[in-house]
Amino acid sequence: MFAPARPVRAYERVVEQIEAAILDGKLLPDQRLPSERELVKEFAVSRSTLREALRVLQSRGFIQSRAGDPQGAVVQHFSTDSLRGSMAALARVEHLTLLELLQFRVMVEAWTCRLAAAGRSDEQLEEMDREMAAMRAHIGGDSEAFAEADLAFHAALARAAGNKLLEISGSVVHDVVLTLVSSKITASRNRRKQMQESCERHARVLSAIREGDPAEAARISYQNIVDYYSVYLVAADRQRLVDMGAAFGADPAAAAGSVGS
Amino acid sequence: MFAPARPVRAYERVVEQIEAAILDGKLLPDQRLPSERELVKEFAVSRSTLREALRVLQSRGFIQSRAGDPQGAVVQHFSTDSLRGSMAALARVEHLTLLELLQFRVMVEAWTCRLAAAGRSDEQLEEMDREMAAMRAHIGGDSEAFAEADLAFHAALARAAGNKLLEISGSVVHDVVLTLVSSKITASRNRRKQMQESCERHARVLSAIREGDPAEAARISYQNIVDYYSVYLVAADRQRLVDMGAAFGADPAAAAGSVGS
DNA sequence: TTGTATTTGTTCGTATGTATC
DNA sequence: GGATACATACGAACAAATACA
Repeated sequence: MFAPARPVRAYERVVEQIEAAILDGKLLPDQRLPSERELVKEFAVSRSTLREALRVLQSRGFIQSRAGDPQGAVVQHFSTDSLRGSMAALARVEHLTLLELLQFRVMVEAWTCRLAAAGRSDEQLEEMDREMAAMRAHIGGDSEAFAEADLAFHAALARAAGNKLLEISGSVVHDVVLTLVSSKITASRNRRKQMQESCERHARVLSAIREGDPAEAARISYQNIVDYYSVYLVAADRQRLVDMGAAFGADPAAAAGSVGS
Repeated sequence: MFAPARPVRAYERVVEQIEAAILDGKLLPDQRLPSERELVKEFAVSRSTLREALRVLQSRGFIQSRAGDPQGAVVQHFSTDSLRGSMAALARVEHLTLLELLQFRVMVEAWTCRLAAAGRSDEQLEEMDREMAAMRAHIGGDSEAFAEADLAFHAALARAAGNKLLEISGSVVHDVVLTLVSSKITASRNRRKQMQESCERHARVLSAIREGDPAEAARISYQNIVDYYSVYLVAADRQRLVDMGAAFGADPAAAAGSVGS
């Protein structure tokens, strides 16, 4: 009959109200909040309490405040940063293995390719072509710029798939995998060759998408990940990644062979 | 040559240090932090600044503090709450459609079933049997208890798949879908029949897993989601969900037919 | 370019309710 | 129940940063 009456912290009620306003669209991105001193009056709390609330909102990515800004804090556009942070923490604390991350990435990218192959528009195809060309232009150049172009291509591909959740989760796990692997890379020998191979693979995926062949697009994207990352896996984990290929009709022998090369 | 000299907020350095200590395992779950007043001396900041830092850490799920506790804040076990929060915010702010969520869920659950069918141990099989029995025991009873048993089964299944990332993302998106759909459910007619059907479907998935048939397990889990949720989709979106079935060798006619029933 | 006013960042002191012994 | 140490909350003050005249 009665609800629990545990004390609700003052700062928490402030957070709830502002968060709800943003989530409900009553406060839009780039809009400004009133100054701290005005909010103090409005919420009838002390400045310290209000500031604790603003800090929490800031850490969740809802607002951003700068020292000395005569206007108040800025309502932020939605960002996946906090999602990335949570996921990165998950990877560290729960000790996610590289295999687990790669399995997830194979799953997401294969489905992204499938959906893109089935439903891409001509404009989206052109956009992917442009990003592909941009990647080619960076072959042999700065590896950071190449990685950026690679990311842009993946983003275009994800948009063509028409699923924002897929797009975001793909980019998040992409990041986490890279940070995990980058610590293991001693020296990237044959950078130029690697870039060329990467472009070639992306081109094959794009070709399958252009021809509207979901199964083939998924298979190639899977194969790309296996070829690129399986060297970082121990034998048992590598086998489990190769086993995923059955779902794509991949040739197990070819997968195993490419690892040895 | 020179690094940017933008001011780093005091509270941020406190957050970084404590967060790093937890992430590195120097501070373990259930351990206590020193009291605020001691931390004030250690970090050489004021009480307010320190409290802002603690609030941020609390909102990220790293610590939990209680008023009057003679000991300090408690380091929390890793929780997916902040991940859930970020994802729920994503669903609201980015206006994720039910189709997008269901596509994601189909993908995750199908792969979970695949991996479980390929790699489950006998103990894991027994555990899933137990959860299955628990679900059956709740047929016709409290629908909340049934939903809990359902969740427990999915968790056991995810553990059998051996991928924590799959397990967590599956449960998160499961939650988000339910909150999105629950607002549309006016009255759950035929609750008993729904529960029985749900059990039957779960049993078929479990059977395929027991027999080590990944493709069949994935196909059934896909079909279950289509049958259960497609009534909430508009025709165009429903078709796109049905189109996913091609990846599982599902019969398009059967999928379309079950919607009309 | 240089002040000046305003705002946020930070500190300190104090009062109050709470959990543990 | 009382004593003690704690987190919570408030308010005033100063320092640093920003925007604008």
